[in-house]
Amino acid sequence: MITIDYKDRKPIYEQLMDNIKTLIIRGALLRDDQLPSVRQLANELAINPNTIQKAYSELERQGITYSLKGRGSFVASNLVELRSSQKQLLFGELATISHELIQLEVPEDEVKDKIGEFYQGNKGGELDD
Amino acid sequence: MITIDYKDRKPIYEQLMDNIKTLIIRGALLRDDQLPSVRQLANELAINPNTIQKAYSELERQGITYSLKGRGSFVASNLVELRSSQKQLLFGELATISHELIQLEVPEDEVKDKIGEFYQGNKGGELDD
Amino acid sequence: MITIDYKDRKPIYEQLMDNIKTLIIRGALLRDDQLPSVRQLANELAINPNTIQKAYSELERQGITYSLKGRGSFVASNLVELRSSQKQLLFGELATISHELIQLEVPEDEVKDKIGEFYQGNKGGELDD
Amino acid sequence: MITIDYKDRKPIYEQLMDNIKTLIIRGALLRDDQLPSVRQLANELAINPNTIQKAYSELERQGITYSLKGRGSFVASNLVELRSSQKQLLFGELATISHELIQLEVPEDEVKDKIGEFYQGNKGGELDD
DNA sequence: GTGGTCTAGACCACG
DNA sequence: GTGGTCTAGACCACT
Repeated sequence: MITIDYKDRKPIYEQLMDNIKTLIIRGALLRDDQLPSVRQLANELAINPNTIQKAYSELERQGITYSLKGRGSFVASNLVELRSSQKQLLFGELATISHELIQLEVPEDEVKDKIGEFYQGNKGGELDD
Repeated sequence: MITIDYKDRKPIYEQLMDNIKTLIIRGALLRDDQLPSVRQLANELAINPNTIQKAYSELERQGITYSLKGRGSFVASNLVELRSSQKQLLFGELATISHELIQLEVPEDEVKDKIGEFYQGNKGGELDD
Repeated sequence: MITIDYKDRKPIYEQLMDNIKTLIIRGALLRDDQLPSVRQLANELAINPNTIQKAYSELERQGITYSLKGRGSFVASNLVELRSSQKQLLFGELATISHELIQLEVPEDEVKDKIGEFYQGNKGGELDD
Repeated sequence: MITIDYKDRKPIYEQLMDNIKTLIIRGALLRDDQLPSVRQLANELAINPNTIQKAYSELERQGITYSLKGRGSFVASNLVELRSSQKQLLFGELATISHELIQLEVPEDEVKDKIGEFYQGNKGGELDD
């Protein structure tokens, strides 16, 4: 369910955060669901507990989770909020890429066609993992 | 002509490389044109010469420029090659973003519409800088 | 009558102690009155009995209550003692805050005015809960 | 200039943050001034670099400082912003304490007199440390 | 058992 | 030199 790519230049703790956000967005983790404990997850992923802790702290800081001392970490966000904020972020990146594509004089239709391809390739199946 | 954002998390030497690539793509730097000297650029941008050097080395490693000992660095690529490699890279990023947008269940048409907006917003003027 | 804020960084057992102290100070709990049993309170507040126990033990250690084996916990303090110790504690915190306000160069009169506001806002009604 | 109380229940990294905020507020650290490096401060205070790092990261997250990779951490805030946010925070604590003092039936004038005492005791001299 | 904090020591990319 | 990340292992308060 949670996968880490050690070769990725993105830090492990960020990958962890992304993984958990995705689980929440997909509905695999619902509001007030408990996250795996720091130690347990550290065990499963063979990662240092401090790294998990850093990811959890940051998630809490972002208001996506909350923690109760001695009890664990729990999901705070509902899907709607998280989705809209993620969507906004992705559109921002899309703007940057579009800007560069324009400078490369790549025609608008070619980009849209690519989008179409990606959508066909990935459509469905995502919830079955 | 070359702008650096020190607060950007992207390393300065990468920003430099991107800037130079863009200049080549736009036709501001043609094949066999000489790049500004390390010292001169370091002076203008108030950047450590090592950083300029690193960018130049990397550009050379990528085959985009070549250097002549004691003479300087020069543009090697023709536009066609550079454009296609940049385009490929951007399409790769586009694939990643599309994948995430699909998981967010953002409709294909909404994404395409956004692309359209960005194209309208940036069209023209970009080549005059 | 007793309210717990699970998200507060202050430990639950301390919140419990504060709650009980307040009840005693307000006269809702008199000398030799019996405190609710650990089990009952744990039930009502949906809190781990160990946590209640810890609060009660600490209250006893502070001489505010006493316990009779097999019978329960009872109020020991009279109002006068408790009030003066609480008052001293609050004045201590006030000293700390004043010190920081002085460093911020907040004028003495502005602070006093704020105190006045708080007193007007909370005056009356508080004893009826 | 920076003092840590190891017996304080407040974490070291928070004490560090408070110290630095105070330095900024007092004008000892101005906008774009460089903070001591993580390693240097760790050395001076005999504290683990990771702890310093945590404090610096949090300060940066709060927008009080910014960091340039490979160069150091620098002050971002100007006095005005920081002061007003700190002031607001202190008044919040003051409200809590006032509320409790009211319940203890401590007369408003006694509190104001205390404030007066604290102000007389601490006035001046703070900038000479 | 839980999360929160801290130390010690290491490696990396960047300038 | 700098900050950023990670590991390993420890202690604490709280439930």
